[in-house]
Amino acid sequence: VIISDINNPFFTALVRGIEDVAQAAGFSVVLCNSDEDVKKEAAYISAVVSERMAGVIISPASERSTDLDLLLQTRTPVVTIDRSVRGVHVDSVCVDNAHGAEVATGHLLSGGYERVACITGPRRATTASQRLKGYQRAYRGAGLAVDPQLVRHADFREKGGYEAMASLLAMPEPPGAVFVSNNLMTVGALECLADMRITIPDEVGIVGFDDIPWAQLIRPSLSVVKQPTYEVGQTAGHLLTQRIAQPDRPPLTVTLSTTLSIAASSTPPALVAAK
Amino acid sequence: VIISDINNPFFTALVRGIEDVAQAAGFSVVLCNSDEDVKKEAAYISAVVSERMAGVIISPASERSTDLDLLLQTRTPVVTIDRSVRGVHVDSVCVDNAHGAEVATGHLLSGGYERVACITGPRRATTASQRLKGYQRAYRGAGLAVDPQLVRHADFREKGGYEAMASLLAMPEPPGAVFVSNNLMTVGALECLADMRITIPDEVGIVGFDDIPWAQLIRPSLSVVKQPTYEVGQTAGHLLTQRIAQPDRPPLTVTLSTTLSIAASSTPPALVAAK
DNA sequence: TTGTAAGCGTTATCAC
DNA sequence: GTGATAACGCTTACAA
Repeated sequence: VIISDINNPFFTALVRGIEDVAQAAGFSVVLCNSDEDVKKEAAYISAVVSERMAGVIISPASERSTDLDLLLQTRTPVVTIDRSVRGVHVDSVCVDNAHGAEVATGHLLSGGYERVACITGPRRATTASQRLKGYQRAYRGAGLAVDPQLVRHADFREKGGYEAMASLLAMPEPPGAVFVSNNLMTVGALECLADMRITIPDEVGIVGFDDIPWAQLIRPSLSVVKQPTYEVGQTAGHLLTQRIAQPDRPPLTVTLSTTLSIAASSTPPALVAAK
Repeated sequence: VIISDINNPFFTALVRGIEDVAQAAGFSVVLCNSDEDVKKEAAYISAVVSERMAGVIISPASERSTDLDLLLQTRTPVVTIDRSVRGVHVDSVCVDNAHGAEVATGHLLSGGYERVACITGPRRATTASQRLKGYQRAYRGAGLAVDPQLVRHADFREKGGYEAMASLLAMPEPPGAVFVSNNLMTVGALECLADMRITIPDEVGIVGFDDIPWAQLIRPSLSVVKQPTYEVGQTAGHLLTQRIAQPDRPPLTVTLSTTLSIAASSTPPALVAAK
């Protein structure tokens, strides 16, 4: 398994799903961390080939620069997870990123928030662009125009979320709410808001994408787009074991559903009372 | 690298330290998750040997049942990390577990808390017994007798911490404070206290061992024994690359220092005022 | 027509 | 300073 960030609990939870399926099928699971770096990723891909691994599940660091050719040439079974790679047709497990982002953004817009911003990931990651697309779709659905100044591309890490939030707050007209497209950046954004003494959800509303471990301990409670993380891992494990058994079966793309979990961070008492 | 719990951010942070050193030395790092299970661990150890890995860094699932003989026989370089194995003399990196636990417990006792309990890990893990030893030492240092009923052995996981806390609270004379010997169990204990509507630090004080990611977002802020996690990983990486270069150098044991970080969860306003 | 997917070329960045 | 390559935007092709 080649994942793009070992410090992200989303990816380690995925691994648990993969492990449980793979070990039941008699395989051992080894994990490599590409750290969102295509060079490290390429080194691990060639290691997978030279070590003659039975198959690989990968969350590609880049939709364009991740090179799976070596795996395809050696007929090494591959499943992409969480993200996909342009132009290659292999087994793939994703979630409905655009839809989840659209629902989350629509929830903020219909809750009365104005100037809803978006902090998304690097352009090279399909999840970042799909979630941005959903954000834009929600604006259009509400009959509003997207202000490109309200969109930030950060690096899917805590620090990136913090800095993007700080840059949004420094605007002449800061946003009234923000949709953050991954869990670590949501943590960073929350830390920035806390440092700036901005109250959630009154002054700024926030919805994240993907759950945060021990979110129950965070106050105010956090609204998030929940992913079926463990099931995504299980599904990838099943697809890979099937592919190993039947190398010539046509590739499948499985898309699992997200759900919006509404909590305190996106339901402003002031705005509710004003209605 | 064979770690005992991939869902514990402590171990994934360790891995980052290992990776940075190993990759600078030209090695690739692959990770296996033993899941605190000696059978899975044994399978990964034999995989390390049959794949002819250059060396292995392992956090042993058990001080007695973890079997490193296969590695020693094949002269595979080994470094144990976080924990050690009885009777085997290999390179090892640990922290001053007993001392950290003693300082944490002493802090609770001297803060005026009575009946300070301890939630520690499974007996098979050296970290669990060393931290329990430090807890007991703090009691003796304060001239008090340890009540064995206040000690719980759980499984180093969130759920185990929750259940241990619940069982402590169900006692006729529940504890006034608790020292929890790992981060995930601390999260579980905090969740239990929140569910029971018990206020921290007034009704119950709490100190954890090892940091929790995004602890800043948790209210009240959490007192913890901080470990130099990344440095532990780096040190293990250095020991392993040195061992690979000089296979006959005598084994080293490196012990790094912990520090107590005092926050709101262990400083009761009521007790302070009463002084 | 609109949205999605692929191909190409320019810019920017990093390593040597 | 120079070469390699990743990032990104634009354009085109195809499909709903």
